[in-house]
Amino acid sequence: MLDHGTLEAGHVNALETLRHRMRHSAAHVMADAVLKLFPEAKMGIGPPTQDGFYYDFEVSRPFTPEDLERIEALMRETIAGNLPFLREEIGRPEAKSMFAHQSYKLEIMEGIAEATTLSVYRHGEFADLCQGPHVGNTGDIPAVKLLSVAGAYWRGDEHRPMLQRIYGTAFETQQALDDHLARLAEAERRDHRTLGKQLGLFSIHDEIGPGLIVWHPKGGLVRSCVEDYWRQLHLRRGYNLVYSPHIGRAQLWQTSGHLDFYRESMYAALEVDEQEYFLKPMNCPFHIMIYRSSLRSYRELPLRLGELGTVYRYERSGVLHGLMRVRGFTQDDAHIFCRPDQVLDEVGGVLELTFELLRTFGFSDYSINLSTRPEKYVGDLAIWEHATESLRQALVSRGLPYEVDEGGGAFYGPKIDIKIKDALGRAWQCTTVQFDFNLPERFDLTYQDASGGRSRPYMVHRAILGSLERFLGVLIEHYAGAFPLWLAPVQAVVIPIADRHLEYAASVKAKLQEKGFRVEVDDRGERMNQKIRQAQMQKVPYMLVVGDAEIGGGAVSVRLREGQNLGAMPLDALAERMAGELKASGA
RNA sequence: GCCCCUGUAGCUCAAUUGGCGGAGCAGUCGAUUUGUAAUCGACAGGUUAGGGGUUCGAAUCCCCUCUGGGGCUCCA
Repeated sequence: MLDHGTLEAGHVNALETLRHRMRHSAAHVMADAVLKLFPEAKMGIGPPTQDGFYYDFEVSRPFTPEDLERIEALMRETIAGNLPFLREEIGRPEAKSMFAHQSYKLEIMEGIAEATTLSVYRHGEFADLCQGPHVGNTGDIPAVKLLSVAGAYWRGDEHRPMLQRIYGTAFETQQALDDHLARLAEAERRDHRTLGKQLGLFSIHDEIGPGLIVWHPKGGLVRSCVEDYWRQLHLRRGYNLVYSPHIGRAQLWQTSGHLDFYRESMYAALEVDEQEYFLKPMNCPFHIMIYRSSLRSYRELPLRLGELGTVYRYERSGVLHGLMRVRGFTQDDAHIFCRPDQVLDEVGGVLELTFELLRTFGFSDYSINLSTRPEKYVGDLAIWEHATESLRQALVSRGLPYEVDEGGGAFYGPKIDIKIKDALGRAWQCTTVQFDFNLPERFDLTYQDASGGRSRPYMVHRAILGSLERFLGVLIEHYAGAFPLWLAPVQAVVIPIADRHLEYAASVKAKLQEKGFRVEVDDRGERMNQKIRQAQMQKVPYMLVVGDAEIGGGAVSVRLREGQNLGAMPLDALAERMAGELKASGA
């Protein structure tokens, strides 16, 4: 098992290395083509990426789709020419004169230590400052395609010039490229924004404002199923469910530090009775007030306060994206207040809760990040150490693989982030478990310890789904809109064949509804085929055809959205089957 | 916020490049009563995102604002 895994990893790495080189080389070939067509272009950087490559250029006008075609055509010529990639080490003075007109390259050189030998890679007439490595010849880029153009700041800094970035991808075979393009098309087909419209789940309106979601009855149903499950799971895991308001006084946000450090993400103050109030960007201060509402004993810790809390954050207009990035969203938030000796168990409990929940939704692919203390931080070193070790141990003791992001923690504490991958392998950050050494200090949180003294509790901030909006966006794409039975807004559609079957159809609906199922009757004056098509497109799990044959035996003819026709079965048998399916889902 | 692209009926898209804004689906009405992915017909549906400008004439060209999209930066 282990050997097999290692072997596989080896293959994967070899392929990744090959693609990495090939794409890096493709970026050079592209830059070559761009310089031929736009001799004045200044080159930025052109690295390979996860799925392809890009190269940034400063040009007098942005690239058009037609430019991309011309560039791609020139690239094909270069590739057909099968020119060798040649590495050459050069001295600094030479390099400086070689790239005298390439100011960005000169800037890159300045960033490279004097002791480092500079190298350039050439193919044909083209040369680029580059460490390599590359493929042997331009012909070793079997399949390449340019995809898009976008603006990108030089060095990612919004105060520096904006360059024009061309994205492309390259693969070892045309087939692999086609497969990749097919994956992109599949991703588009599953886009939650498209499915949200088609399935009537949610919408966003000019009249309401960007980044603000309204959930329609069907989307609302899915969401409430998720919420109901979330609540019962949290109650089962010893959480207390609380509610808090959407606004709070300026003083609260002053104490929490949000007004000093988070203001650019907060909306302008509201004036109420000559007092300033702010719309909440986070739930923590409210939960803290609940903690502070009484003197806490070490005996009542850990105290876990959970809330589906809706927060509002100002997000720059360019970053909004469907349900994934919005301005008003509901966090499945909780704050755990505990003693030092409870930290490890609490973190472990959060992880177990997380994986139980992710399993229920069918996510088995995820990546975990442990982020440690940054340069600037608050709190004692010893406490940071303890907290970070607890996070690490909780992961290790469960055999969970993780990557360490050294110094990637927040200034107020270390954290674990979990990104879940959807059916197409795209990663979305949802879960976050963060220690907070700042707020307990600011709000002077204490508990009476066993020795009669006052101690400061640890505070852990955690969200499992992250935000309901984002999570539902991920879910929609994960299931491609075909929700499992327990989440399906309409679990069954009864399809009467002719008007004379309407009465029986209504009784089928009533009986199933009686048992708690969500059922509709398609009573339009349409043909059965049309009704089936409609239910099929709405991704309804069960289609129940009723006609003369069924009425006699108190039966329904069952068709699944996967296409199988199960034939006639007694209504009770169907109800049993559906109930069994619900039970098996674990929700 | 920045760069580029975009906005036409509820939805998906046309409109010969400046010359009377159409179609399919959805909707309403009528006919049909059908056995596992689209029955037929009629009707209705629009200040072409909003505002300004050029022109005899603007969906089309120009300017401003707003939305949406692909990125950059940032993030649940």
